[in-house]
Formats: sequence, C-alpha cells, structure tokens
Amino acid sequence: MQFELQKTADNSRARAGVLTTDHGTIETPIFMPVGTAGSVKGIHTRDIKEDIKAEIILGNTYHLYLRPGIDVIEKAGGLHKFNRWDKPILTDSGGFQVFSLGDIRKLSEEGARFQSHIDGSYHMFTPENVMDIQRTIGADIIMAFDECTPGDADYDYAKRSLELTQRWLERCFKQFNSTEPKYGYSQSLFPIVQGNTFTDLRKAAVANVKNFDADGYAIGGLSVGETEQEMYEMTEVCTADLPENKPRYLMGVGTPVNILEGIHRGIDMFDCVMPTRNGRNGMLFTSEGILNMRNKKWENDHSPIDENGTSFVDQYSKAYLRHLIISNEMLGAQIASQHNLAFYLWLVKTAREKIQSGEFVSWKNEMVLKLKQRL
RNA sequence: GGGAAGAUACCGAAGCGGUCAAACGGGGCAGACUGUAAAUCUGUUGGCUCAGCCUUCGUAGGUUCGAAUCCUGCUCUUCCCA
Repeated sequence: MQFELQKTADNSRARAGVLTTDHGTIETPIFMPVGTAGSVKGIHTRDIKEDIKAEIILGNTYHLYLRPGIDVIEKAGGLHKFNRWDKPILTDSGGFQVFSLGDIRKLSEEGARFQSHIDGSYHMFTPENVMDIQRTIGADIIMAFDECTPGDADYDYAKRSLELTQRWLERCFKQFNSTEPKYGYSQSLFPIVQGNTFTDLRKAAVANVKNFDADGYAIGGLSVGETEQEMYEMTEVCTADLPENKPRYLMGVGTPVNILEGIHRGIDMFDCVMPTRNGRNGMLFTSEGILNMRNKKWENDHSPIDENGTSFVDQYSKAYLRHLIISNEMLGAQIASQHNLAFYLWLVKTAREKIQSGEFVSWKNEMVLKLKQRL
C-alpha cells in the first residue's frame, strides 16, 4: 500500500492524497460506508460503487466471525468474493464490540472473552487470532485489536487501558508480520491510537504507534461520549505528531460537521454508521441541513428530497419518502441510506476539491453553518 | 315478532362503586441515534388561565356521600330462534 500526499491546505491541516491498494486507489479525504456484516445495510454493491461512488467499505471481524463464520468466508475466497465488492475493504478488529458489548465480555492480558450477542456462546479474541481472522476475511486494511474506553473513563483507567492496547499492538504486529495474505493481494495493518481525552496519554500513544512502520494510523476512542470540543482537541493532539506521509483514520466519526472539522485537523479517512442508521430511522443529511423525514411538514411536499443531490434517489419527492418511511416500507430505509451515503461521499469529494483549489477553510466554515440547520 | 350480548378517548380493547382523564396495543405527533447487539429506542397523545380546575366512558333519567362501573327508559350494533 502506498500513500501519496498531494496537497495541504493553507491555514489548515487539511490534506488531499491518494491511497493505492491492490484493489484500486482511494482519493482522500474519504468516507467509508460501514458494512458490518458484509453488507452496507440496504444497498447493493452496484449502487455503492456507481451511484454513491464509495471507494472503500468496512466489514467487521466480530460479526463475520460469529456469522456466517470464518470458514464460510474462507471457502468463498475472502470477503471481496463473498459480497461481490471488488474495491478495497477495511475490517474493524472487534475492539469496538468489546467496548460496546459491556457486561457480556471480560478483558484479560491474554485478550477479550465475550459472549455472542446471537446465541450467548463464549468466545475468545486475542491479538493473534484477530490478526488471523482478518487475514482470512481478506480485507485490504485490517485494524489492530484494541480496547476502546468510554468517553468518561478516568485517567487511571485510560492509562491502564492504553498500556494494554499497546502490549496488544506489539502482539498484533508480531502475528501479522509472521503470516501471509491468503488471496494473493497485500494487506496493511493500522495501529489505533487510544488515550481517551488525556493529552499526555494521546501523545504517548502516538509516539508508541510510530514505533511500528505502519501504512496508516487510526485514532480510536473518540465519539464515545466525550464532548465534541474534546474530540476535536484530541484529534489535533494526534494529527500534530502523526507521520505526514501516512493516512490518518478517525474511527467512527461522525456527523457531516464532525467530518469537515476532522479534515480540517488533518484526518484522511472516516467511517460512521450514522448515514445508514439514521437514514433507516428517517433522518436525512443534505448540504442545506438536516431533515427528519417523519415530520408532518413533508406530508405534501412534492419537491425532490435533495435538489442538489448526486444520487438518482434524490429525485424522489419528500412526500413519497415520508410516506415510505412512515409506512415502514423497506424502500424508504434504502432511499434514505443511499441518499445519505451519496451525500457523505459528495461532502468529502468536495472537501478534496476545495483543498486542492485553496478554498477549503472558507468553504468549510460556510458549510458547517448550513449543515447544522434543522430543516 | 321472541331471546341474548354489547355500546369506553383517533381505532381496537381493559376496567365493572371511591386509589380513573381511565391499563394495554395500534395509529398520530415529536425526539434520540457517531470503529452497527439498532428497519431500533424514548417521550407524548381530552381541554385550560396546568402542583389546580373543567368536560369526558351511546343517550335521558335515577340510586348513592361518591358512578365508566348499580337501576330504568330510549337509540344503535352483533348473534340466536321464528
């Protein structure tokens, strides 16, 4: 994997670059639709590629391991063949599930013992087997196995957790470096910077991950309950010290505003369930602001859901989409998800253009005001 | 024509003398959702000059300190027998 930094904005850390993988190139900054269980919920890969114009999608180790099971993915020839997506894939390691599963998991030095949310059966994730599983899933970018602490964790817990994540990281790289890709294309392992909302821990975490010559670096443990201000501050702390010539991935973020502010602070890659989950639940993100499609005011509004939208679904009327969502029709969730993803991809693509043309900061400031509006 | 059961808020449906402006479900309205245990969850749903008051359980009367709950007439609905 190679990363070429093409342009850095004036008065901003925003960057435009190109990430090259064996499954094609990714122009950064980029948003990556989340396809947890091997599917971006409700959207065909054809539309993800041709309509939404996504360049990379996510999968999740935890979910795919539990169902359908890694043996099934291996027999399919890897996730790309299984779900018919021939562009890059990134898999999350399951670290976030270890965090969000709460009381049905137990951490130890060895790893995380947890119960399946599907059938209650017991399983163990270790840095080693998580690397092996991600080798088998066959993602182009695989993530280190980490512990994600909640936003309100105290300093002592955050510090102890970070130290565990760092010991796990060494084991991740050791296992990763002693194994080979299974399907003939290369894979890259991204370490994850933890440290919660504590500047010194974040700085130490960045220094630690730089010991490994990784193809890219992720920032985790944000957007998990801390304030937006804290999230931005920690992002800045991290990007200040991360290598310039490698992509930075801010995990799980965020709202359209969060993404622009993240780009402004030097982030190149984002993923978030928000466009799909909130879309399914009736919320639309547009360049003019946020719409709750369930609201009565759209009942007889026959204008397109997004005049400026880039997706073909944007030509459906607000009244029709409201009807579908109120009626709990599958198509409503699909249209809303597809619109939101296309909007997110438009947003990062436009940010990239503005970085290259030198207009990023003023454009960003203008957009942020509009994006926050409730229509 | 005879008999039986029933009429409760937007709809369905509990309640069968006081703790009932009335359970519960649906529908309506609004909110939440950030490396997806989420096509999910939460709030609200008679009116008002809102820690109180007013109107409401088919309708008109009655019994009672007190009635959605008991009694009588009427209206309507469903079922059974002719």
